[in-house]
Formats: sequence, C-alpha cells, structure tokens
Amino acid sequence: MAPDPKQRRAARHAQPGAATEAATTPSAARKPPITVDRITDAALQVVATQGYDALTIRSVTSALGTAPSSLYAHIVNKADIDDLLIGRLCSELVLPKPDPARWREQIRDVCAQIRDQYLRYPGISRAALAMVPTNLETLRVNEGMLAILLAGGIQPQTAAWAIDALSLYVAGYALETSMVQQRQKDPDATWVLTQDQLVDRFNALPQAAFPNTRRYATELTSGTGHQRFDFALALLIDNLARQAPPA
Amino acid sequence: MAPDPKQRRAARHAQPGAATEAATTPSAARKPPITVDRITDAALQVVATQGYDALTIRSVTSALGTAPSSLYAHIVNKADIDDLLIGRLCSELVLPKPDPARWREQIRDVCAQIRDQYLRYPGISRAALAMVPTNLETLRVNEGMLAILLAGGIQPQTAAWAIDALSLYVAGYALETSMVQQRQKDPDATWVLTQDQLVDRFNALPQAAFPNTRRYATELTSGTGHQRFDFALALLIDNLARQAPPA
DNA sequence: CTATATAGCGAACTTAGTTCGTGTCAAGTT
DNA sequence: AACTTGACACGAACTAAGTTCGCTATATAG
Repeated sequence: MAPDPKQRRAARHAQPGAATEAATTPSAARKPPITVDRITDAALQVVATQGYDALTIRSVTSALGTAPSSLYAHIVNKADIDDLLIGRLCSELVLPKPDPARWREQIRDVCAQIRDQYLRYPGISRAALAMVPTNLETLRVNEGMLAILLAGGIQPQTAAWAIDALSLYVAGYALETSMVQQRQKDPDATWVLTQDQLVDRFNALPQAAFPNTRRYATELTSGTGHQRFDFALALLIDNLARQAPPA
Repeated sequence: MAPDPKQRRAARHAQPGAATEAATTPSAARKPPITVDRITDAALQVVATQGYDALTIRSVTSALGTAPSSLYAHIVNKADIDDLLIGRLCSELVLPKPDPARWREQIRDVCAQIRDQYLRYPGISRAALAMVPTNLETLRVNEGMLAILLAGGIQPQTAAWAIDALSLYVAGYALETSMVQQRQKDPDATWVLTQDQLVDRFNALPQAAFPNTRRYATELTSGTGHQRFDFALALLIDNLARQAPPA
C-alpha cells in the first residue's frame, strides 16, 4: 500500500481498479489490521448512534480500539473521514436503469434514497455539503441521475443544473430535519421544540409586524413526514420537461 | 441589563421593544464598552475578511481588543454569535411592499439579496442552516416573503413550504459558492480547482461507467455568475401559482 | 469617603486535531 | 538461526479553541 495517505486519498478520487492496491501479499494479518474500510465502518457507527457532532478522531479510534495517532497512517486529516463517509453512503445507493417513461419517479426515488441515507446518519449531510466534487462515488450517483434525466428527454444543461439544485435541496432538507430530531433529545429544554410550542411562539409575535406569520402559524409549522420534501421535489422536477435549453 | 446572557438571548428571540433594555442609566460610558452590537460588528468583519472558519471566540475578541472571557458576559456560547450574525444579516434585507402584479420578481429579489449577503460573508450560510427558527430577524424576513407570495395569490400552505424550500436552496447555493471561492485562495493546490481542470477530471473517468458525465462534462461544470441560481429559483417559483393546495 | 455592584480580564481547564519518535512484529536475507 | 528491514501501530506531547472561575478596578449610591 502506498506509504503516504495523501496518495491514497488521491487514488480514491482517481479511476477505480487502477492497481495501487493488492500490494504486499495478502498473507496472514496478525490481529485485525486498521484499514480504510474499518475506519469508515467505525465512523459511520459513531454518527449513526451519536450524531455527526460526536464524530471526532478520538471517538472513531476508541470505537476501533486504537489510538488517535494510528489513524493518520490511513487518512490525511479529519476532512478525509467525511470523504470516506459520503463515499460509502453513495456506494450503497441503488441507481435504476433509466426508463424514459418513468424518469420523474426514478429521479424522485434516488433523491429519497439519498435523503434516507442522510437521515440514518444525523448531521452527515453537513459533510456532503462541504464535499469536494471529485469523490468517485458521488460522481457515480451524479452519473446515474444524469442518465435518468437524459433518458427523460431533458436538455443536458437543464439536467446538469437540476441535479445540482436537487442535491443541494436534499442535503439542506436532511440537515434541517436531523437537527430538529437531535434537538428533541437534548436535555437543554430551554429551546423551543414541538410544533405546538412553535405555533405559540408565532402567535405571541406582535400583530402589527407579523400579521401573516400569526394567521398562518399552522401552515408555517406543518409538514409531517416528508410532505415538505415531496412538495419541494415536485416543484423542482415538474418543470424540467418544459424548460427550453437555458441560455 | 439582565445579568445573565441566557436571558438576553431569550429576550432577543422574544418580542422587540418589550422593555428589558434601557436598564441602568445610559450615563457616561468610560471607554468603549463591550456590547452585543460591537461583538456582532467584529464577528462580521472577521467573517468578511477571513471567512467563517476563521470565526473563533479569540479572533472576535482580538478584533475587539479584549480577552476571550470578556465575551461570555454578553453571549451564551459560540452558537450565540451565529445567531447574532444571521440576525444582523437579515436586518439589513430590504423587504418590498407586496405588489400582486410583481410577486415573482419580488420574491426573486429577496432571495438574491439573501444570497448576496451570504456571499459577502463567506461560509456564513453554514450558520444560517443551523439556525434555530425563532430568531426575530429571520422571522421578519419570513413574514416578508410570506406576504409577497400571499399577495401573489399563492395558497398559504404552498407559500409556507415554498419559502422553506427557497431558503434551503439559497443557503446551500451560497455555501457551495463560498467554498469554491475559498478553495481558490488556498495555497494547498493539490485540490482540483478550475473548471478546465474539472472537465479534465471528468474526461479521465472510465468511459464504460461514466458515459454521460464524460459527454456532458462542459454542461456539468458550467454556470458562470448566478446562472445556476437563477435557474433553480425559476424552477421553484414558476410552478407555485399552478399548485393546488397541498394535501 | 466608603461600600457595593458590575463589567472586564488573566489564568487555567477541557476537548480535539495533529505530529513525532519509538516500539514491535513479520518477512526476507545471509 | 540470527540479523536486518520496513511497515504499522502507539504513547506522549503540542497546538488551537471553547469555556469557566475568581479577582480587580471603576463608577455610582449612600
């Protein structure tokens, strides 16, 4: 294996299967050697159980039963773990074979898959938003989404920008949803939490400056399940076919 | 003034002008006393010049010429500074008087204002995404956007969810744009940066797995100025009037 | 002139990312 | 069989940053 973890990160972003691995004989590993995969597993477990804020070098290594310094033979820095995490998440997405007749349904499904992956690991979409755009697995997902939209007859430029907008929205939605969920576990209950409390808050606003917020407090705070998500995705998707190629 | 900064934060999120201030006589302040406003000014200056990542308690206090501990008489914690920052940003937005004939233009303009404020302070939209939804100034902006959409004849529930989607997208877009800009200043040039380099990257991908990414590399990386932003906003906005009230 | 409250501050504690030098085991060499 | 080597892992330590605590000094009240 390449001695320098920087080279390994570069390799991860480069073409797959391009050698670089299968170096030393896969002979007897003595105990359980630290690998990038095991690091990723441990990190995902930490995020799943304690949230993204709890993802520290030390929490990962303690889940791994090793010392913090041991990680740095395999990763460049902490941001590198984000890269691994998002890569793993993307690798588990199932990309459908594009069906021109069902492109709307297919793109919605991929977005829902992404959303659910994000929500399974609360806060992890923060990492997705900060991700550098050359991660191989994210490119694979982009390719899949692009294929769906092109099959649906969407103009290439329209499709490219739509994927960008969809990705941003999904990540933002998951981040917001995760944070609401996390706050509900927080013992520091000084923060407003439930929908009822939010409505009360809105109704306590001065009538003169906030007439609409007060009148429609219910609408503003509604959206159980993924209604808001479905709504926004419909807005983004339903217009695509009508789009002339953007200037 | 309330001795406990927690009470002050609560007061900021409560109704404005509701007393709580004008406490001790506004007599002679000896030098320049630390105030929440001065903290906000200093923090904004730090973010504007060095980016959101450089926003630390110590960077704020050094810009203020004081010690880190001095801040904690005025703020609860670092997250509180985010709250102040976003509040200030929102307070500087100009909300138009709703004009039913020009509601699309008006909502687009407000979103563009938010976008430009975010971009003036690189990375600050991270704070906006994490913001608790009861900040008074953000509520004021929401009220203004709601008024525009309602004047445009949009259903209340549709309007409420549309504002949510728009806010998420604008924040995500600004975050992404800010990070690209920051990476361009970064001396660590091992990262791929320019559009040309990105196209090269895409073209280096294996043809079998990435046919569309390769063929439309140009489209995927295009979008100068705010073309992508305008495109996404158009998708979100142009369908609103057609919406039946969501279930 | 003295007492008191309050804002500001220095020092220190804690957590977290990262680096460095050393130890240790496995495979290959003589 | 003993030695060398090299990669991997690790303990300790350094740095940066958020936060707390208790002291000080000043301005106002009595």
